[in-house]
Amino acid sequence: MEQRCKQFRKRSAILSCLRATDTHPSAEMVHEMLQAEHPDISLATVYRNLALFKQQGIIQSVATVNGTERFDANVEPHVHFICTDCTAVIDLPQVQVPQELCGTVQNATGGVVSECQLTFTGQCQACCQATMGA
Amino acid sequence: MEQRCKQFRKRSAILSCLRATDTHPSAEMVHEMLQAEHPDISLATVYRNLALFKQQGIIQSVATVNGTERFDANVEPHVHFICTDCTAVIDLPQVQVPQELCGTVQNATGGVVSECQLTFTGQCQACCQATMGA
DNA sequence: AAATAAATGAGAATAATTCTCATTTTCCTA
DNA sequence: TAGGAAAATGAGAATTATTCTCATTTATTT
Repeated sequence: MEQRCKQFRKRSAILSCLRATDTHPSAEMVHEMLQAEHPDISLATVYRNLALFKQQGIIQSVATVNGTERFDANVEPHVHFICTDCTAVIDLPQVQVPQELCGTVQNATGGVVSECQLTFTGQCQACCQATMGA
Repeated sequence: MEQRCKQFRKRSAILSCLRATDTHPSAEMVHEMLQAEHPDISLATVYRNLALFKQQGIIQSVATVNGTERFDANVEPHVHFICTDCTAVIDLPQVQVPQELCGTVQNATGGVVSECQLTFTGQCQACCQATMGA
């Protein structure tokens, strides 16, 4: 079936791509993942749209790993684990975000809390084993 | 009293500087803070030594705010609040880091957890008021 | 269909960080 | 205590992630 628009919305392709993965990719990773289906999307467009989505609150930035920002289309509060070896960012549904502390923090600071992030850092299983072997 | 070394250890000056503040400065902020006492310390040396301290585990990087890494000489687990307006990074001694979850995470991932960070993001009191006024 | 607005590509520009290398300083040893 | 090796530093070049510019393309409105 023909597409209505010659240039099918690249914007939605970027969002779909991020929604289809749980790897918390960087802008460049998203760009790479899109190469197969949309080889004509420029890196600047990826950056632009990720910034837009973030501002709209439909995606979030979960961490900066080795100087590179990582994104997540899951904006529900959830916990992450970051492997310092392979830079993998992994969801931890087994652990709850202590959202109830947001109120405490607002009282303590007198400010407004918009987000609460709980992040564990270390070595993932694969990297642990790789290190062992070495 | 004369200093034993012509070039008093710049390394320790950098560490002292970071230990003397609770503002979680960036490398550039540390460099600026040192200008008065050590105007001859180069920015490269600040970066170099912060990286070294971090690797040694005597300081930690607490966040990347607007693309800039922020450091903390307090390596005891503690909670932070980041103001997205003024980029201030503030300690929250009122809230505990759920360290006990590290075990849960290790079990869940099969990896090794070396760190647990709990970070709240929002608008600090000062910036709230400033926004109101506007 | 014309006019206007929005989105994009390509590459230049920017900013934080790292690297290189010559020089200086410290440490070690004879 | 001098001399040499090792470590640390300064200055600025290089690198890397990200943002910006602007001409062009695509979408929307009338």
